[in-house]
Amino acid sequence: MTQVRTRFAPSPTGYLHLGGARTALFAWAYARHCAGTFILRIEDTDVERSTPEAVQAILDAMAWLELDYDEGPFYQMQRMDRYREVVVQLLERGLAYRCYMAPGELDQLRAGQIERGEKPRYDGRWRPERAAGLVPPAGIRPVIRFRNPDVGVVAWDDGVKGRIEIANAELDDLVIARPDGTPTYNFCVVVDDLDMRITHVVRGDDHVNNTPRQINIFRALDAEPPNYAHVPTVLGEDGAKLSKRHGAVGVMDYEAAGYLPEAMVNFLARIGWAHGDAEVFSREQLIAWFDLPGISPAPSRFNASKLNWVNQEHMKRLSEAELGRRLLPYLRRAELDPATGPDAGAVAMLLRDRAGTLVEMADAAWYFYRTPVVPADRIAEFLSAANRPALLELHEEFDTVSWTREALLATLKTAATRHGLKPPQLMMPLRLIVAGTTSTPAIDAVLALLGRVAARTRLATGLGIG
RNA sequence: GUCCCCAUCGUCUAGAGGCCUAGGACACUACCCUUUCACGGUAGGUACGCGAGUUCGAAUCUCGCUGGGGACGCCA
Repeated sequence: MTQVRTRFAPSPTGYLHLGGARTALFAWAYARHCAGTFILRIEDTDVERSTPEAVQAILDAMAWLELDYDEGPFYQMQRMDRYREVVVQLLERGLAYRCYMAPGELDQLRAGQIERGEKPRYDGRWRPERAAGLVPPAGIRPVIRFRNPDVGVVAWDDGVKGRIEIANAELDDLVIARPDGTPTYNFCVVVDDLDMRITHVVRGDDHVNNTPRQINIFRALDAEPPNYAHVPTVLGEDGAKLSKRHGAVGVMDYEAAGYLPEAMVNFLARIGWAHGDAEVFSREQLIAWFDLPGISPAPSRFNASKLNWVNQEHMKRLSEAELGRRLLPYLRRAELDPATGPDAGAVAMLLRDRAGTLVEMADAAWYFYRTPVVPADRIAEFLSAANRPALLELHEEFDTVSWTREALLATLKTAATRHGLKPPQLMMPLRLIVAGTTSTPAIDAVLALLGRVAARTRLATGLGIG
């Protein structure tokens, strides 16, 4: 059995979006599952639109998701000599030819075809066997076209979609080199996949229509094409093609929004792929289970609430120390200084049941790191002649009580009973005064974590006895 | 328009002829738990697009229809 070699070949024209990330993930997971090689190749031949920033954005996103590659990144712009060499080979063997048709002429041809209900395509007028009488017009630098076979069908067994057949009659002679000599996509891909000995091309299914052309070029080069697996599109929540209109579509937007990379990987893998009923799984489990036949051939939608749930499940599976470590940068981004309050791990453990993301968690943690300022009238809503004395007593007792969650709860309950109150009648005002909000974890746990000094100070301020 | 692909709950999916009066998960609803908010637990509703075949038997196979998506660049 030959070594599996897969690649991810993005073009650096923007950030890495969710669909691209999932394609990368599948190619990566397949290579890892097969103990093969995963290669990163940057397809930057579109000089107009490619930017170094976009390259960096792709690298960053892959690093965040921990999609590590074994070879590369290779840059197509650095392989120009090699492409030219292959173009010359094809030219010499009569498998490619110069076409002097002007762009405007081509547009006209296409317009006419569309009008007649035909598929717009080049008519092959500069093919060697037909161009005998044609004189290359002056001032036009030719493009080079691949001479596509004109009979028969191109067929392959797609790893995701099964057998696909396309008639050569549907294909035209594609441009493989521009007038300035720079090669085009479909040609570079073939030369690269060949040189890099790619065994499995896992890519988006928008490339299905390119596949027969590429297979024909492989054959022209006397090479066996690789296996192809075309993964379906990721759609937005509304079923429409994913676009900026859908909000966060860049992978790193999700880092900023406080999602765990392992949750993102888990979630992305579950869009269009399943392993029985497995919903929450680790990177290692994904590698162990991943296989091409598990990929659904149909396009599927992004689901934000499911992502939140998956993320929370992964947060629950992290140890206290690790979850705290992950929370740290988000506390800082929320302009909270971790040094001014309790250990981030302890805070995270307390808050993780009510936070879907690390950003939400950091937001919910603010009262541990900052002193809330609660308007007096807001406090007054929870204060009464019955519970105010109890709270004053509590302020005294907090000075001496053993500062543990258990002891604090006992103290609260005793105080409530002593004043003929139900525990919540005491806990709610306390919660508001100490945390500045009425939504917190169990108040005894909050107090225990907050510490004696801060708790007493806040209580005194809230009761106006500061 | 032409070609290619696809089609199970609202969504992601399990399902490879009988195990399916279709399973899981998210979301939703109700109840329980409860120290607010959550978590958790229990229960519930909701799906095989339509029509013909093949077969003793079809969500599963075939064909047609309908509906979706993609591609038709000197972009990738």
